[in-house]
Formats: sequence, structure tokens, C-alpha cells
Amino acid sequence: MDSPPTTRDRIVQAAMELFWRKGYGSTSISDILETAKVNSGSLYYFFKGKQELLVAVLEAYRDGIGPALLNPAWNGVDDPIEKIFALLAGYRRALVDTDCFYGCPIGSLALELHEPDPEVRELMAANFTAWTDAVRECLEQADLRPETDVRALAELTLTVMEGAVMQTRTFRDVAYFDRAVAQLRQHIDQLRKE
Amino acid sequence: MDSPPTTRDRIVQAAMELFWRKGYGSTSISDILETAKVNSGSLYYFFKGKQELLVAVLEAYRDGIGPALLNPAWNGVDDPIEKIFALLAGYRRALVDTDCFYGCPIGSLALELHEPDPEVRELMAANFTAWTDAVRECLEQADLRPETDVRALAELTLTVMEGAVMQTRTFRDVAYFDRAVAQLRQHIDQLRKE
DNA sequence: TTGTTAGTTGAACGTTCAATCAAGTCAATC
DNA sequence: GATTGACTTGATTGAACGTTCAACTAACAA
Repeated sequence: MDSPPTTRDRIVQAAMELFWRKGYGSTSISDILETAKVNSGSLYYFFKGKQELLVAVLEAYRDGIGPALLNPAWNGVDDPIEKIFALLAGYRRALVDTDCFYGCPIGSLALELHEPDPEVRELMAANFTAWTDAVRECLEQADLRPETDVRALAELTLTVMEGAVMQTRTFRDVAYFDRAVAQLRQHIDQLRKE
Repeated sequence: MDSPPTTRDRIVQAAMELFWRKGYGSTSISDILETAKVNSGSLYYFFKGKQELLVAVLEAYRDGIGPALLNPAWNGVDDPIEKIFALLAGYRRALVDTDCFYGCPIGSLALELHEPDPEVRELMAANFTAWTDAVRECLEQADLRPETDVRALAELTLTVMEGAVMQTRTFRDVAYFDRAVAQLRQHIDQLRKE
């Protein structure tokens, strides 16, 4: 049923992969061309330049949060709190699978791009919001004390994930990730009813 | 008493400033030369290349954590827990003063450099360790429950700061920082004796 | 057949980059 | 006053970069 990927798709795919692995600045157009097996003219037929390609990549990430991130992580998980930690476990796996090299692609871009265009900045923000909104829904389904600031707690989850990825990558040791997640679990446990 | 800064010092100073504001990759050698008012030959007389300059910058940051970061933040603060939040307030101020553009220089570098040399990676790790060690000392002086994992809690403080800076910069809104810090305070309060 | 549209090709362009180096300065030492 | 050695100068190099473009192909339509 699924037709072979279009040239445009191959370019976006390659850019997603390379921006994740090498970062935006360190990925050259020719890197992308080689990976996607495409000539430069084709790339510039579909995209005005490198930055418009970044926009497409960020849109692809945003649209993939549900199908490519949440659905696999939540397969077979029902408890709303456990869904949150299953999501975090997905990032842990990505770290372990890459020897603690690669973490969250959006987080890396967010700190690498020091003066992003408004469109790029807003797309990164949209990615974060979509992520925390999903966590927020879980928290609202859980039995937390009524006075709990669910928004702040969902944002803290993202905060902890991103900060933990940063330290894990820097120390090349997933134990930093585990200790941070354990602290988050302890914090959330304190907010449960009873 | 303090003599005029040496050429070397001016170069390191300029590089610290520019790596913080523009990032490592986006700072060119000629940016540094202009800022430091130095010719390229002088820079290459003191440093083998851009990366050796990065090493010097990371060493300068590490050596400055006490005198340039902790001492000013802790001026007039005695309570060990309040010292921690005074430190975080310093980062908040930096964000507000720069319209939520610039956060922690080490954190930005840690996510920007995807394949850092071992020496660079270890220096970033040393910066993080020096930071969390300072927080750890505060936590050990505080009256926390004896079963508290003080190391994990100190690392969580760094995690929250870095993650909060990332979101604050992306949303250009310091409220994200404040909500994260409020959650951290709530968590630490839960771990106090009684 | 002829024209039109959508997509592809890859050599070439101008710029910017990190890095080099031969020549020069100047205060201290002999 | 000659010599030394630490430091400075800035034009220059060559590679890598993002981007452009005129020519080309294939499919479909008039």
C-alpha cells in the first residue's frame, strides 16, 4: 500500500537523521545530499535553503510525536502515570542504544540555535507543547491531589528528561538519567491522593 | 594592583563571551579576533587552534564557579536550602537580563558539541560536577530525612536548571523557569525532616 | 507532432572559514 | 651596541560551505 518515498521525503528523512546525529550546524548540505542520494538541484527545487529544510524537519517531528513516539511507547501500558515513565524509558533506550551519544533532537536544536528565526523557534516550542500536553493528559487521568499544578508537573517532566539527557550525554553514563527519573517518580508519588 | 590583562587573557575573555552568546560553531576565529582586538597570528601563538581555545574557556569557567558564580549568589544568604535557590535565581536573572536569550554556557556547549574530544567532554563533565558538588554541600548541611539520596537531589537541581533554561529560551518566557523551580522547591520541601 | 509541466542533473560560483608564516617589534640580557 | 627570544603583524592559503543555474529528461496533453 505504501508507495516508495518521494525525493522530498528522502531529503527530509536524511535531514532528520543527520540533524539528530550531528546537529544542524555540523550537518552540511552535501551530507544530506549524500545520505538522501539526491543532487543539490533537487534539494533546492523543494526547499529554498537549509533553514526551510529545518522547518520541514521540525514539522515532521511535531507530526510524529503521536504515531512515532507515544504510540510505540504506550503499547500495552494502561496506567496513566506508567505511561509517563514508559515515555521516559523510550529516551533511556535511545541513549543506551547509541552509547549515550544521542538524546532528544528538539532539545539539542533548542540549545544549538542561538538566534533562531521566529518560525523555527515557534516550531520548537510547538514540539515541546505537544509533548507536555500528552504528559498533561496522563496526569489529569491520574489520581493526584486536586491542588496539584498539572501544567507545571508536565513541564517538569520535560525539564527532567532534557536535563537528564544532557548530563547522561556529558558523563556518558545512563545512571545520571536513572537518578533523575527516580527523583521525578518520588516527586510525583508525593502528589498522589491519600 | 591588577595589571592590565594579557593578550592571552583578552582572547579567552572574548571567546567566553562569544561562545556563550553565539555558541561554539557560530563563533568564528575572526569574531574572536575582532572582539579581543588581536591579530590571528597572536591567537595561534597561544593556542594550537579553536578547540584548544575551547579547552581554555572551559577551564576558565570551571575555575570561576566559586569566585564568579557561587560567591556573588550567596552573598548574605546563610540557610543552605536558600543558597540553592539563590544560585538558581542567578540564572533567572541572566535570562531576564538577556530577554531569555542566554542561559547556561556549559549546557549549551554540552548539547551543541555532538562528538566532543575526550578532553572537552571531561571538562564539561568537570564543570557539572563542580556545580553539583556545591549544591550537594548545601543539601548535606540542611535538615533532610536521613534516607535522602543527596547526590541524586543535587544532580536533579542541575537537571531542573538546565531543562528550565532550555524551555525558557525556547518559549522566550521566564514563567517556564519559575514553574520548574517551584516544583523543585516543593520536592525538596517534602524531603525535610518532620 | 508540438508544447507544457514537473522534476533532475552536476558543474560552477562567491563567500567564509580555520589556519599558516615570513617578516617585524621591542624590552631584556650579554 | 649586538644578540636574543617572546610576542605581534596581516596578507595569504586552500578547503568547505550554501547556493545557483542552464541544460536535460520523462510524462502527459493539445
